[in-house]
Amino acid sequence: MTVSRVLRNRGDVSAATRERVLAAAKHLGYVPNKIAGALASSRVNLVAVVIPSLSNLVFPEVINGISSVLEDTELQPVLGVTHYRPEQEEKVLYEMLSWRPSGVIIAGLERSEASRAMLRNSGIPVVEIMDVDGEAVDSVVGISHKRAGRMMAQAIIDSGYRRIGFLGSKMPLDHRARKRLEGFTDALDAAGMSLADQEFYEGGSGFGKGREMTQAILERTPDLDFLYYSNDLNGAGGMLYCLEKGIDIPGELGMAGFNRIDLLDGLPMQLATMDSCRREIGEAAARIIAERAGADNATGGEQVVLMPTLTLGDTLQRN
Amino acid sequence: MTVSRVLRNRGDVSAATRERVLAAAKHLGYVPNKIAGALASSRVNLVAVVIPSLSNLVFPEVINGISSVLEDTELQPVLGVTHYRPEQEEKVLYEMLSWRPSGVIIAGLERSEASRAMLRNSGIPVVEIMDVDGEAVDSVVGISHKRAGRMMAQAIIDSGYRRIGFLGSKMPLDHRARKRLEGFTDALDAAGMSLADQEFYEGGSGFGKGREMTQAILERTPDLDFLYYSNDLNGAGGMLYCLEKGIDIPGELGMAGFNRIDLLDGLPMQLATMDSCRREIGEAAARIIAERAGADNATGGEQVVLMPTLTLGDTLQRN
DNA sequence: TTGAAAGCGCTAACAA
DNA sequence: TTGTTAGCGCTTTCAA
Repeated sequence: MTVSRVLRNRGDVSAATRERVLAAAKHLGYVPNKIAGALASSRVNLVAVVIPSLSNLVFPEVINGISSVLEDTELQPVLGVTHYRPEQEEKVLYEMLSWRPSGVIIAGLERSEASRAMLRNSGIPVVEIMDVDGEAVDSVVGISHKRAGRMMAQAIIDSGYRRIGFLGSKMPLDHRARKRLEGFTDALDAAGMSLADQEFYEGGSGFGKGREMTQAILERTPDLDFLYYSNDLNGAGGMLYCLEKGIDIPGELGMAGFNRIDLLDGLPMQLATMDSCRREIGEAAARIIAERAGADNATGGEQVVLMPTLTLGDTLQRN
Repeated sequence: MTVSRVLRNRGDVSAATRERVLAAAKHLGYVPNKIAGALASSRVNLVAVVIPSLSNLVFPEVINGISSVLEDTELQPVLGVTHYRPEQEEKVLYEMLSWRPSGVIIAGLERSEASRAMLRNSGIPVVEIMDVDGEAVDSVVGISHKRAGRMMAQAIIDSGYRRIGFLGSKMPLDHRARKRLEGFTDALDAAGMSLADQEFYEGGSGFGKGREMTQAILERTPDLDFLYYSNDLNGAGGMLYCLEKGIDIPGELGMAGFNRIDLLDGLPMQLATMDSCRREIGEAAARIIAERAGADNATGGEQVVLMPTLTLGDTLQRN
């Protein structure tokens, strides 16, 4: 009836009636029931956001990007966390899709066939984010982690380092870290080189973890001249360790991380790193959903490949 | 009809029919429509989570706690971000309540009368988190920031420091930071002391910011013997700055922060700090919602006051 | 154990 | 410009 029209400011309603309705609504403390509205209109202003973890600094930043864009729209993010487990992803996705959201933003490209089928059949915009090395269901926004690994390897080689060690997490399901390492070793291969040593860890990253790993790898292989960390936080810990040991950085030993964590600016030296464009990824993904939710032409299949920028900092510039 | 019974495994259904329905559902790739279900049953498995920011490390940790508890239930968090703006909070709350969620978890106790009214009238469990110094609408889980400020002041005084400077953000709407400062100065007052200097900043915190502020306050008031930071990240930056300047910590100058950021473990010295129990707060809040969502007895009004623990670290132990 | 029927509170289409 | 009506896809109640 008219009330509905007023509250959605749609259609033609006289100013007088409008006022009367608004007054009554306020007076009664009326809050519309979106469930009924959504059922009737089959429009839901929710966007499903599915990510592997909240412990890793990276994902809050992506969400930040998403939510900053969605704030200017009618849309609202709903969060699902998978803990890097494909079965959990399936479950979360099923739950979320049963709300018939306006779109799905989901991290990564690797998932079970069941999850992929759900996404395909959902009939709503799907944006897979963070990674572009693989087959997307619909749209995709991210960086190429393989390329990021290759770029870093090239920069290291170009600086004249030869005995390179890798320090990363052993999570087999973190496909992006795996791809970076692949790209990295590919580039070493191409230059006729290979990794001199590797060190893996479990659990969360941090300065402490970086210190331990660095100590371990340097004791095992003292002649390394470069350490490539899968993660800035660990890299920074390693850097602090080496500085204390009086190791000459970047002359004797160079180092680099990944992710360009802003809060690290202000450490004694700036760690070489590569920006993973997290905020931009979130923003671009949200923008795709927002646009497609407005106009209901079924475009789809957008591809946004962002270019990570390399920061040499103070720890990668030997020659 | 029967299908509905099978899919919710309710009521008595023969095994044979059950099988038949399940098979058909799988075959058709059927995903139930929760909107219709929610409308019919007036039960919604969503929990509204309203926080001021995602940039501050603290909130992802709270969400982590919430989501870890909700994972074992039917419930799912929906996120709303207010950017510390009361009007934005009102808007977000209105949006969320119109989905008739199973509960609301919302940061802080200070809010507009309109927001408070919405929460009161919503008829669902409301848990206000992080802070306990004030009047709650329903349940509350958090720490006393006033008390935290007092405790820290006492520890500093007991260690023999006398010329104390405070370094904090100038956000007038961060009530918790304000309360900590109040508690802090109250305790100084009680000891016949007062702050020797203060330095405020805007924007995000980080090592760089901590360095700048520390330099500024020490140049203005060189005889300070203690720096109290509203935030560990800034404190750590200040510590790095002082270490480089060759200042003797904690002899010549003591320092302390707030929040106990884990990833900082591994810095050259451990900053004195106080745990804000973020994860526990998230968990406890989610547990309250989960319990009340199950049993629909309207208990309510729970109060969970957690005790922050003081870590002296290496920067607060003069005598 | 199963089926039938009446809503849940809105929106959308149409009529007045 | 306003009122009326028929669903949206489930759950719930009641009858078979």
